Amino acid sequence: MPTVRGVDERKVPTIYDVAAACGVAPSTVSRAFSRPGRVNAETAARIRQVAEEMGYRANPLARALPTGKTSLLALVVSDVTNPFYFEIIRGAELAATEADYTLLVADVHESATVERKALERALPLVEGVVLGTSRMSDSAIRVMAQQRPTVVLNRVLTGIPSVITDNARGARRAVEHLASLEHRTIGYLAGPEASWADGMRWRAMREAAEMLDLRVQRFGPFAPTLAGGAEAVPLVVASNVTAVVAYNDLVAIGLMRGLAAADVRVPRDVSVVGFDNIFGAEICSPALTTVAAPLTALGKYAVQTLLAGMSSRTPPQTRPALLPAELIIRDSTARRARRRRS
Amino acid sequence: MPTVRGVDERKVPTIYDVAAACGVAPSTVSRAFSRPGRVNAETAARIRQVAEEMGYRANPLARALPTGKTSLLALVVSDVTNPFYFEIIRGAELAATEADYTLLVADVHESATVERKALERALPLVEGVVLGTSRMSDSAIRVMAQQRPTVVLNRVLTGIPSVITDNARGARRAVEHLASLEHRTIGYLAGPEASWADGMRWRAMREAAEMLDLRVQRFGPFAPTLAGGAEAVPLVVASNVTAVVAYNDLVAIGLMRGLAAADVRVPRDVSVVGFDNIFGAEICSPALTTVAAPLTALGKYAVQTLLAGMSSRTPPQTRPALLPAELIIRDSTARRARRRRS
DNA sequence: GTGAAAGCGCTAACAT
DNA sequence: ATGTTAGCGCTTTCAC
Repeated sequence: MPTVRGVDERKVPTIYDVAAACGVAPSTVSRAFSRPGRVNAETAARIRQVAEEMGYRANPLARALPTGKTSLLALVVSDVTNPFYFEIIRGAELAATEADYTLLVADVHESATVERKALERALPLVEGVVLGTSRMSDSAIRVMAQQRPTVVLNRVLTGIPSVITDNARGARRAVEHLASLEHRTIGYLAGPEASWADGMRWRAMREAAEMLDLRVQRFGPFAPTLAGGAEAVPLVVASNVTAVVAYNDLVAIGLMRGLAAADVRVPRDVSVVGFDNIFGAEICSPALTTVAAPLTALGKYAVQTLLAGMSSRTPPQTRPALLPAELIIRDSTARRARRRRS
Repeated sequence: MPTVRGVDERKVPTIYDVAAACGVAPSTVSRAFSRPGRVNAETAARIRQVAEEMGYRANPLARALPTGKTSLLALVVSDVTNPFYFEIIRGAELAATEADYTLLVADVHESATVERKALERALPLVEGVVLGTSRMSDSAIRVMAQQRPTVVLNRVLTGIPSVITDNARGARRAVEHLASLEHRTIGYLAGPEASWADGMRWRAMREAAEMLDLRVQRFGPFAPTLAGGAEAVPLVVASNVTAVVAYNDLVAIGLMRGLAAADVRVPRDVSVVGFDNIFGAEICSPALTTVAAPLTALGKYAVQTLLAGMSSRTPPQTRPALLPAELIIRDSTARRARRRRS
């Protein structure tokens, strides 16, 4: 009788099959792969050869059970749909693959609850995790960090390795740029209260403004989305700022679109600068001046840091790694002009 | 002596610990969770209670080893960095989570080799895979489909379940729209040769054009990127088309930017329509008219189809699922005007 | 309804 | 250098 199932379920060869075919013990086969030094060179070669012919592949599950080595890393992002993460994921993936790890990307939809659930699900599977813009509390992060090696992105947490963008410097550059264009009073569109980066950006801006003798005004908080930026329109219009720095590019773009709809011209009437340089900052109109985050590098470096911490016996370096931001000047900023209205 | 390791490695309780604490056999604990019906209601309740108190969580690895149930699904995408996938990933993630599965996203950088490697790595771990815009050959896909339940996205493969966008209908709509704006000769910017969708779109366009008595001209192939669209600029300018349909939004946006640089106005001089309606189609300038793919639904439905095929004993439905596309009219298309040059 | 025991495929002592 | 044995934590017959 032919097999009942539609598809032939060819049995995957195990280490026992290879051992039998070679006339050696299973443990020898295992050694031939994991500890080639400790086995006769010829037997090892023969084993590999036979294994190859049989199409043997070690079952990663079976290997992971006794050793704990799953070769899996988790990257949790607050929202996969946010262009901010695209390059970060790519970078993380690159670094993981390079080290023979597979990356598990978990999307938590901006929810601390979902984040906790996803983590609970993924944690036993992975050897380490990088938290991208986590919405969890510091203490919750610390708790999970003692279950698995952890590195956090875009946030500083004493005792936990982290990699962040040097947004303070970026914010200063943005303010200097605006000052050089003769803007005297600039607005800041704040992001979510819980955002660590938001605090950094605002503080740096205020300090820079003070040094340059500018006035700054804070609006918000707004959701870190296009809609959030749109919401800011009436406030900006009603104020007397001639330039605004937004929490991120999405907010900046949302603002620009809303401004256009309200017949306020960018950069003629008001200059706009964003943060991050996501995909979209270049194609929007006018092209957005922005403080570019080293997205790919961020992802890559985060998993490299994680991997390093995992392999070393000593507690990992916990001083945050600061990656440089760069101000990219495009078309949304220009020399200050007379305001259209009082 | 305190523990040597910096972090307390609190041992995770196993089924044995719970069993001991309850005074029952390990198998009973197992049953209490997996087959609650077959165990005394009271004991079951007590076991769950104790397990809860001890913070017991079944080790997914250990569970997967004898059963093969890893609760992992793979989604392989040709390029995570492509906005086309954002919503697809989100949809797939949603459907997976809903069914208590975790999604493994693999990025293959537009390379068949990397794709094969990634698959080889992930396959033994997952219970099923959805292939998003695979770059592998049909036969390679068939081979892997007999190792694990598979569904393909944006491609039709007899014998393999697939879910695709009804781009033929979308392409027709686009042509009709252009015809209604009095365009008589329209161009098509082709995507990669290996793209199944490209063939569909081009064919449907040609047929629609014939019915409406329009002339169509094919340019390319181009890379499915902004750069690819930019490349097309001289060809389009040199031709006598008054409207162009691009393989996808990225190409369309690239084209529009190039056109702007060449001082050709969209839509005054030439109308442009894209495919997919990715993030960016709305924020670019002018906002892009495009054949919107049901991105989130695509991802969601693919996973649901996969899951359905996995659980049913009967061979899965292999007639491709056709999800509707919708023409979204924005600012990049307008009534035909006199060409600027002969 | 519950317990005992075998086994998933691999690794890691421990022997030889 | 190689074979033997005992698990890793869970599921699943098979008895009772």
